[in-house]
Amino acid sequence: MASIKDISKLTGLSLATVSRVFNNSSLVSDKTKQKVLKAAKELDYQPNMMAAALRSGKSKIIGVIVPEINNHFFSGVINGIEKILSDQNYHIIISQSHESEALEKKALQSFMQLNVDGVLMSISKETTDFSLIQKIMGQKIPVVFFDRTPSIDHASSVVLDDYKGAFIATQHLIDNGCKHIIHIAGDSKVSIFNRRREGFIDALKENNQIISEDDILLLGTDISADTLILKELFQKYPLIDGIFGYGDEACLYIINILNILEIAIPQQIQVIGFGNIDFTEHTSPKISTVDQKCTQMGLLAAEMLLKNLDNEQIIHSQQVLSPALIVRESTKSPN
Amino acid sequence: MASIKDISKLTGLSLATVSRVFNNSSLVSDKTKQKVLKAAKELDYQPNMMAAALRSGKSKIIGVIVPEINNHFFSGVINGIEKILSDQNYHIIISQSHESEALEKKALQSFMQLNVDGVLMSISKETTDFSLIQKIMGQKIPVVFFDRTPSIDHASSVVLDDYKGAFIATQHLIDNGCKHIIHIAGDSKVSIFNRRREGFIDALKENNQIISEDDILLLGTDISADTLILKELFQKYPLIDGIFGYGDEACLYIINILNILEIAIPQQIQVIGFGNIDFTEHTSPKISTVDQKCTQMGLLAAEMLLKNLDNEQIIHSQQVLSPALIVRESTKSPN
DNA sequence: TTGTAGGCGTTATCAT
DNA sequence: ATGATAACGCCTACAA
Repeated sequence: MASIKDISKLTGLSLATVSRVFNNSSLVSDKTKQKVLKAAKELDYQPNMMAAALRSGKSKIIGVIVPEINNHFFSGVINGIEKILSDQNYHIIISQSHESEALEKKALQSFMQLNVDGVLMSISKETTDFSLIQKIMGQKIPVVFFDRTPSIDHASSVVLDDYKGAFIATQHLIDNGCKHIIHIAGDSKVSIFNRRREGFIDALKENNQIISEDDILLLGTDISADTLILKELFQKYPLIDGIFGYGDEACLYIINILNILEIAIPQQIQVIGFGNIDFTEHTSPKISTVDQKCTQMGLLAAEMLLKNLDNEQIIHSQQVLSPALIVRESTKSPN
Repeated sequence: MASIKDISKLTGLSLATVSRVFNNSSLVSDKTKQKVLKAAKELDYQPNMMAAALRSGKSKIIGVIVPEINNHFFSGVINGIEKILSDQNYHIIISQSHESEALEKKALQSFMQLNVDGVLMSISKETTDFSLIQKIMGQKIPVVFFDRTPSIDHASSVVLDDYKGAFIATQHLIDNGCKHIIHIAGDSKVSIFNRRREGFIDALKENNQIISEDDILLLGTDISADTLILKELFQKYPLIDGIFGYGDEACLYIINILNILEIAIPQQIQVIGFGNIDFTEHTSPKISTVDQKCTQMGLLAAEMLLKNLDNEQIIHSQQVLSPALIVRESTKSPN
C-alpha cells in the first residue's frame, strides 16, 4: 500500500505538502495539488485511516447500536443514518445488543477501543445501568439516542411520540364506530410500549368509553394457548369490536387468531397495529397501522450528532417526531 | 484515556513489559503481570486499537457486506458471523450494498482504508465488475463469500444448495399429490434464483410431469394486476394445484392473491416457499418452506475466514450447505 | 506556499 | 524476564 511518503518521493514534494492536499487544500497551490493528485492516482494511494486517527484523534468512525438489525424499524433508522453520515465520509459500525445489557456494554467498550467519534444508539430492553454510557459522554464523545432513551440527564435524543401514535390509532377505531376496544400490550419493561398503553387508555377516557382491566392483555408466542384466551375473552365480552396492538407483528398474530376463530376483519372486529412494517401491506387484510418515521428518525439523529461532532461545545436537544396514521383494510369502517 | 505509558509510569515497569502483558503473556512473570493488570484496572486502561493496528498491521476488524440488513436471511448470517468473530475479539463492520454495485465498491474502499483484516461478503445483484474484489484478494486480505458468489477463480465461499432446495420443495408438492405445479420465479439476474428455477424444472422432469412456459412466471408488486394475471392463468389451467415460490415473501403475496380469489390453501392449491423467514410461522395458513441455514452459513463463513486469517497461506475452499424442508400448513396433503 | 521535525500509542527488535 | 528504542503513516506547529 502506497503512503504519502511514496507520493512525496514521486513528486519531490515534502510529506507536509502532500498531507495538506488531502486536508487543508486551501494552503496549497493548484499546481502542486494536481501533481499530488496525479501521483496519488498513479500509486493507487489509499489514506491510512488508522494513522490519521491516531495522529488526529479523530477516527471518522461512528458507532451505532440497535437491539436487532433484523427489524424493520431499526434497519430503517440505520438507512437514514447511513444517508447522512456516508456523505460526510464517516464510517459506520453497526452493533446489535440483542436486547442484552452485557452485549450492549461490550459494543460500547469496542467503540471506545476503536476511538469512535460519536455514538448513535437505542437502549436495550434490559439495560438499567447507564454508567458506561455516561462515562463515554463524560469523555466528550457525543452520543445521540433514538427511539429508546435512557433516563439520564443531558441526553440528546430523537424519539417518536408513541403516546400520540397510540392515541390516534385508538381514536381512529372510535371514529370508525368501535364501542369496545381492547389493547394487546407489549413488554412493560420497554417504556415506549407503556406510553402506547397510556395513549390507548387516554383516548378511550377522552371519548368517555369505559375501560376495564380485561381490556389490556399480554399475549405469548403459543398461538393455540392465546387463541383460547381470546376465545374466552370474546365470549365474556361479545361486543368487542376493535383491537389496538402494540406492534404490527402482534397484529399479524392477532389476525391469525381471529382467522382461526372465524371472526371477520374488519366487519366484526377492526384491528390496528403500530410500526408500519413492510408486511402490513402484503397481508390479507392489509393492516392499518401507525408509521414510525424510522428513516426520518435516523436522518435527524445523525444530523444531531454531526452538529455535536463539529462543535467543540456539545449541545443537548430532544426531538419528538409525530407518528402518522396509515389506514388500510383491517379498519375499514363497516358502514 | 490512559495509555500503556501511564501504566508504565505507575508501575515503574518499561513500556515493553506492559505491552507484553496484553499480548505474549508467556514472556512475563506472574508477579509483574498482576501488577500491570492492577494498574490497568486502576487507570481504566483501554487499549488503543488504532495505534496497535498501525504498528502491527492487524486491525482486528472484519468487514461484512450484505445487500440488505433488513432481511431475515442476511441478518441470520450476520448473527452467525458475530458469534464466531466476537469470541476472537474481532470487530465487525457491517455495510449494506442495497444491491448497488457503486455502494458495494464504496464499502470495499472504506474497508481498505480501515485496513480490515478480512472480508465476508455476499455480492449485490447488480455487480458485474469484480476487479476491486480481486485487487483486495491480491493484497492477501482473505475474502470469503457467502450465498452469492462472484464468478472468479480462487474464491472461498459458503453457499446453499439452492437447486436441491427447490428440488425437494417441488418433490414435496408432488409427493403430496400435486399434478400441475407452477413456479413464481425470482429476478433472473440473481444466480441463486435461477438455480431454484432449475431445481423446480428438474424435479418435474424427474417425475415425468410435463412443463410449459406458462408454468413459470414473474410477478410484480402491484397486487391487483397480479391477481388478474393469476386469475386468467387459473382459468386457462383449472387443474393447477401447487405453487412453488422462489421466496417466502413471494409466497405471502401469492397467499393474499389466493385469498382474494377465494382459493383454499392447501385444499385447492398447495403453496411452498423458500427461506423459512420468521413470519412463515405466523401467517394463516403457516407457510411450508425450505430452510436456508442462514446462521450456520455465517458460522462457517466466519470460521473459514478465521483459518485464512491465522495462516499465512490462503486456502480456498467451497462449502455447500444442504437446505432442509419445513412442512407447515400450506402444503398439508389433502387426503 | 512549502519544508522540518516531533509525536499520536503501540509493537517488535535488540540488547541486558 | 525486562528495558531501550525505532518504526508504523499521518498531522501540525513552527520555521523558512
